[in-house]
Amino acid sequence: MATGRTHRPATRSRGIPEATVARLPLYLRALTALSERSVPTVSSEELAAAAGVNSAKLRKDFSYLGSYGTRGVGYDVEYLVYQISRELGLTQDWPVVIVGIGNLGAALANYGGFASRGFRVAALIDADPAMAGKPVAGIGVQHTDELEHIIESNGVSIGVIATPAGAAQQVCDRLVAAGVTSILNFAPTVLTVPDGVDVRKVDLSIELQILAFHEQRKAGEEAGPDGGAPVAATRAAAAVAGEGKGPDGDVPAVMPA
Amino acid sequence: MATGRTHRPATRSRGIPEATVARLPLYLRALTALSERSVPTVSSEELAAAAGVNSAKLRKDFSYLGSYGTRGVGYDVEYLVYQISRELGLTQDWPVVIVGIGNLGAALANYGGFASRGFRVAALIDADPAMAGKPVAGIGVQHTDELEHIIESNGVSIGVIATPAGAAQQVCDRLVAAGVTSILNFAPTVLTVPDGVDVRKVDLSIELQILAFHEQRKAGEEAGPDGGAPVAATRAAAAVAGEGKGPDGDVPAVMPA
DNA sequence: AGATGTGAAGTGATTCACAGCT
DNA sequence: AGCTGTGAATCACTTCACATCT
Repeated sequence: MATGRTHRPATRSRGIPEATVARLPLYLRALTALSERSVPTVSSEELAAAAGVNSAKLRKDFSYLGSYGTRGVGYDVEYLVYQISRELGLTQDWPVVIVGIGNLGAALANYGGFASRGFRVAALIDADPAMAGKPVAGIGVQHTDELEHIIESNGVSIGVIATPAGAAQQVCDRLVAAGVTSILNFAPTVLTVPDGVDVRKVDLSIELQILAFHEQRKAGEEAGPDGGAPVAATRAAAAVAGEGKGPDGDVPAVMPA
Repeated sequence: MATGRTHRPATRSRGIPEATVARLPLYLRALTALSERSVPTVSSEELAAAAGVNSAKLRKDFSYLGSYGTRGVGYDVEYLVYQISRELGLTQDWPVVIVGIGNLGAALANYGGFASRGFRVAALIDADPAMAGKPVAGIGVQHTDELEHIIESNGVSIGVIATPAGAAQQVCDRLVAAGVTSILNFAPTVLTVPDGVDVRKVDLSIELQILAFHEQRKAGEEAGPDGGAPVAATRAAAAVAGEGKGPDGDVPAVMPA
């Protein structure tokens, strides 16, 4: 789930399980909410409920970070916020570039959660010359030609790809060549990257398909053990699953004014 | 990662592992691409490469669906597309509603991958009366007042929440009350739902934070085993992790009593 | 020969349950 | 008395390796 080709051998002594890392942001968010309400301490039980996990898991997760709690009392909210932030690397701020300023790219640029969590949108990049100079989320869009220059002069190591699928690998290659080592990919394609580069993928249609699977199963259960196979046209299925006929793939390239 | 409160005991005989279900859409996409190029058959090795997994895993995954391959030959592309589509429930089309037509909601509405994969956007819903009637992606936005009516008259069972965090739980409750049993949540909040309702979450800032963690570790390894602890201001950390003071800041209060 | 399908072994994550600290 | 921190047990997923079939 995590990356395309990572093979982190977990040789490092500081081996925090991947599953734990994936939950730290969840805890951080819950803790931040408590912090804003000036709650001084919290028990594993309470925090777990707020984060949507069970308390044993939470305690085990925290045990990988160290012993930051107080027995009989709980965890100091502020201290824990700091420790998790540090662990996640959020005490520095990360410049990110977003490539592909269509609907989705614009949504990402406007997403408030970035700025407030240690990330800074260093640049918005799009291949369409007509987009160049247009302000999106208060930042002028730059042309793809500038990509390498932007990456290097800003020391960007994290890139977000929100281009159509057909352009994604090419953009990815350029990002990596320019020095980016972590990529968040919204395009519905498998990206190939060299060792040492992390890729995480977010795919809207995959999430929906997983929901559909469970939804179908619910319906099937009502009707009895045999899910009442919808026989239907074998041929239809290929069409159902088919990509749009668009020039290249899914993600819409343009954005309305 | 899957759901908020699912507890599917996998009692059903047809127990396909969750991890396998999560990969089926990946295989389906790769197969669809092959199908469009009129490739008749594919080996586990080839398909695995196209989907970005290893071949043993793929074969094991397929073994849960049945024996759809031919030894010595491989898998029939069209047939497999059909089988996976059916397994995922994509041979019927699912009406979905999208609630919250901001940047992200609009991006989702325009996302071509829905229509082509068994999903149909039945309605776009927003709380802002000024949005009502405006066409987004060719569909007129409807006001939240219509929510229950829309759900019921269209038989919608899948809802997408793209509202600000503060509104998400309330929207979720209404969706569920009206009959929605699967929710894809883009708001950065933990949703509480009754048993039998599935929730999947997509959270942009969480994905970035996970990348930041790995990115930091890469940087740390160059510099030596001890990541050079940045002592710094303990106070600063709370700010770093804190929500922006924006109009409707992300994280709402903790659990209601 | 060449590929699938699958028991068995291995690895990783979750849950249990309780010892140990405050 | 209460809550953390953690070994041990359990469960889930992955990988191996090879018997089996075309």
